[in-house]
Amino acid sequence: MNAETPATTPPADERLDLGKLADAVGYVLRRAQLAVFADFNRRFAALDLKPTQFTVLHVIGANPDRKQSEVAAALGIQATNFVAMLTELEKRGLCQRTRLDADRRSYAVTLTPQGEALVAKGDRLLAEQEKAIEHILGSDGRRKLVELAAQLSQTTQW
Amino acid sequence: MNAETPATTPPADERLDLGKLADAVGYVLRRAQLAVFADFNRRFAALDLKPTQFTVLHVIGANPDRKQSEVAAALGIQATNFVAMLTELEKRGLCQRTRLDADRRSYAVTLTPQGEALVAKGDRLLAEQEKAIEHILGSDGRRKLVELAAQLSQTTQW
DNA sequence: TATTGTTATACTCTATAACTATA
DNA sequence: TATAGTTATAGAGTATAACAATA
Repeated sequence: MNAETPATTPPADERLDLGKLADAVGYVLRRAQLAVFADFNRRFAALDLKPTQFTVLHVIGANPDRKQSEVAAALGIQATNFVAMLTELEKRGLCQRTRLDADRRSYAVTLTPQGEALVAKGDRLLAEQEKAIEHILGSDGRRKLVELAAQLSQTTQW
Repeated sequence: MNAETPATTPPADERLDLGKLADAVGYVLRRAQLAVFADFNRRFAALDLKPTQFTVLHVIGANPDRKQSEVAAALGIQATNFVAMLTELEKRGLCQRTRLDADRRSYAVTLTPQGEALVAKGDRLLAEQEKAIEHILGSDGRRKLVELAAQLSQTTQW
């Protein structure tokens, strides 16, 4: 009798109204980021790399022999929390710390050959994710999203 | 002699290269979300509301007398983690649980008058943040960002 | 004295298992 | 048997304080 309420749908189960949140940048950004990270984790599960771990290795690869503190700062990771993180990646044979002669308090960080290989694989998986996102948003949409998000994240003056 | 290296900048301190991360949706989305949340926390500090707490109250206000589990599900919050959260907001006199006669396992959740007042204040602060974002991205840019992020977050098929 | 890397630690967020009362 | 809400708990992620080695 009522075609709009199929038997599979319990009564009084209409979607909730998100109100102004539906148009709030912070809210939609958070939900989108969670969705993208969930997809990332599925894709990178075989490499056993979480988003942050991949970004660390990727940046070390793109900036060999930079100081530990510089890598951490570039990614917005606190120096204190970066220690255990780097140590684990080093234990897995993916990167290496080397004392600097110029300043013997500091370490230069580089990728090992295994690290290079894993980053190369990760880069391919990342490219596949970007392709998947292009499929959803269109090529222009994806580019525009990156542009707008980067613009926001680089803003220091609100 | 070298105008490109001012005295305030230590030598060998060039910005690190983010490589492909600079064009990766997941990475820029995460950085943008953190920036927006940091700004949110500054704006909402006087109300003592964190982003999630505000979204909960806002959705309850927009959907009075819905079940606790429905509110949690709408926001992607696990039922088990939602308990303490709601209890705290209830202790602060901002919302209220009421047993449902129809199903006495469930609670209907509503805002108290204080809760309504606080959400009203929060809504104004939120509008101010959106204005600030418009100032950064432009009106079209902000709208486009919301559209693209929402589209991504609503995608279930990757 | 200041800085790099470190340890210890606490606090928040999120996830899982198991319970209770109702259905 | 299944579901709504709950408790207990464990694991991440993130933050601060204090230290050793070096500058």
